[in-house]
Amino acid sequence: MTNAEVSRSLRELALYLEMDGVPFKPQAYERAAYAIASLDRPVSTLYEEGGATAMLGIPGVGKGIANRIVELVREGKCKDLERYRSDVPVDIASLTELEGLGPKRVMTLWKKLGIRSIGDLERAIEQGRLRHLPGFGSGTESNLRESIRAWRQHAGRWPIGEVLRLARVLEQRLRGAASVESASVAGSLRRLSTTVGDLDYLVVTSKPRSVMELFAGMPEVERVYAKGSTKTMVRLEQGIDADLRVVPKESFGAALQYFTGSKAHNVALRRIAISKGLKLSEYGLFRGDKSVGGRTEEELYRALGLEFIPPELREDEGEIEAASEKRLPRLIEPALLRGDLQVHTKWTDGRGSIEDMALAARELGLEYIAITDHTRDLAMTGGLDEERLLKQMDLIRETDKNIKGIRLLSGAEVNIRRDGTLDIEDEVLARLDVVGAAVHSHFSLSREESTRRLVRAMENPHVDIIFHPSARRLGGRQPIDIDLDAVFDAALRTGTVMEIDAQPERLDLDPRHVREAVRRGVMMVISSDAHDARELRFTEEYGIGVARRGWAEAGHILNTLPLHKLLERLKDGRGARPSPDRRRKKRRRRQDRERREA
DNA sequence: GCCGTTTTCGGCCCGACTGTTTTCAGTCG
Repeated sequence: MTNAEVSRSLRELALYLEMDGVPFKPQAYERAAYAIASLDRPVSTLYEEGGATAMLGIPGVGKGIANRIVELVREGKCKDLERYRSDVPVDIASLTELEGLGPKRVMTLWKKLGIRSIGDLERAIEQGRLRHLPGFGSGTESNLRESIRAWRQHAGRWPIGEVLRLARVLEQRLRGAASVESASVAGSLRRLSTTVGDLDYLVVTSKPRSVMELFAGMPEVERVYAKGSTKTMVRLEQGIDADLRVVPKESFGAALQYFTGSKAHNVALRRIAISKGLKLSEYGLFRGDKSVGGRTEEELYRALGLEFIPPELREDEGEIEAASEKRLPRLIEPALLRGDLQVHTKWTDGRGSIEDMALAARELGLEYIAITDHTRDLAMTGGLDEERLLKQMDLIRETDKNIKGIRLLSGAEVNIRRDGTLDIEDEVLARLDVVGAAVHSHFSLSREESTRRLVRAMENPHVDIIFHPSARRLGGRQPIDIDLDAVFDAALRTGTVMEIDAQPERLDLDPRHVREAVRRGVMMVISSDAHDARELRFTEEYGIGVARRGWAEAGHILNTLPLHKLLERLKDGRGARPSPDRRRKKRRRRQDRERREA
């Protein structure tokens, strides 16, 4: 069983327990399910290596749940879950995905009407059978009808790239409204999560009614679910839901913190509050009835004895411990990026000329960019062969001379073939300033094959960077299956850099992998993969967020360096040989070591 | 069922909204 399957089973158990009205266990199972889903390694491997004891190392897993996991891994099923499924044979996981339907009502629907699936529910609603059930009514019936429609249209979450700009537009509109004192987007969007479930807004205002009217009446609003004095919920035309809350001025920080989440982070903060004899809610931090913080987030974290934790880190994955020990990372900032090492032009599938891209990059304040068009194998894009690549290199040099204020590097996005070889001759690669290599085909090779393929490409002495290492497309293509450990080993051994590709449908490396790279000391770059001038902004809009969620500091990201330093750190060309100075130092260190050992 | 710098027992995050019923359960975030 994969981690996802184990996690799903535990989550299903949690739902059944909740349906039964069992106290506390559901949250315990939920927490364990979450922990399993976020594991880096297969839980089956952990079990093979360390048996049931190894399960206890997973946060939220104790003896009871460890046994369930072992059962799932060994048998592919577990007795408790099977029993629940035969007692109450309903698709509880899907049904509870519907807005307005939880485990208790699922139980009622099953008992009274024999409803087992969303399809059953839909038929019962059409026949008008729900409105006669205890606790249900015609209002509930029509709400559930709408929920099913929405669920069918968009099950799941949105890639951040599909909603970020819309979210910012609404935020600006709220900020600009006459009676609004402050306004902010919160939720997973503020944490710059890779995917977003809905949009959450908070405002401080003296005229709640009029702000609610404004929000519910926006042209983007398709439907109003609820409109109260403190909360309004709407669905936007695009299909995503948006919530607006009005909060008291003195609670804005506490509310912003609370609604930014994540849930796990909030739960952990509340525990800390309790341990200090305080009570934390979205209204503030209280000792008895007295507020001791909540006007701003900074004040709130300080009152809890913590450094301010940037939203991107709020996942309860070590940030709270780090904040209490004053060792949070100094996260990278957009202004620190000096260059962009993946830029496309009209020479292949881009829409701007070399000059267009250079001027736009200079406008953004960048000091250098590398032109990295596709190569031969990507015939679809008009991929360049050796001859055209050399020709382009000449033009890049010439353009570089003519445009002041930005340096142009010659490069390429070379294709990695199925066997790990490249589609451009080494002699030509050697003449480029920057060589990126990337996977564009054969996405479903075995883990061994995919890993070997990437490692072989990294072993090429001319390959500086692996572009979009997992080749995933959010909401589309799954990542290729690689042994990340082995790939990072190879990166360290060969001095190959990993890219954080900021195209919103890629975001690749994933933040989780960035964090691992940071831990291992693997160097990265953040690039836009821009195909026209406007896309150069992707690095600051999305790429920085990915890096920050991965705990990256400027020192982990090579394109924060000035050009000459950057080139020193790349594999060949001007960076291939350590400078004489570095060689001397290295020799001295070796001699010191030998003397000590002698 | 999990967890421990007050605890190996006794806690476990907290409040708003809806629909329904008329004082509250269920759901959500």
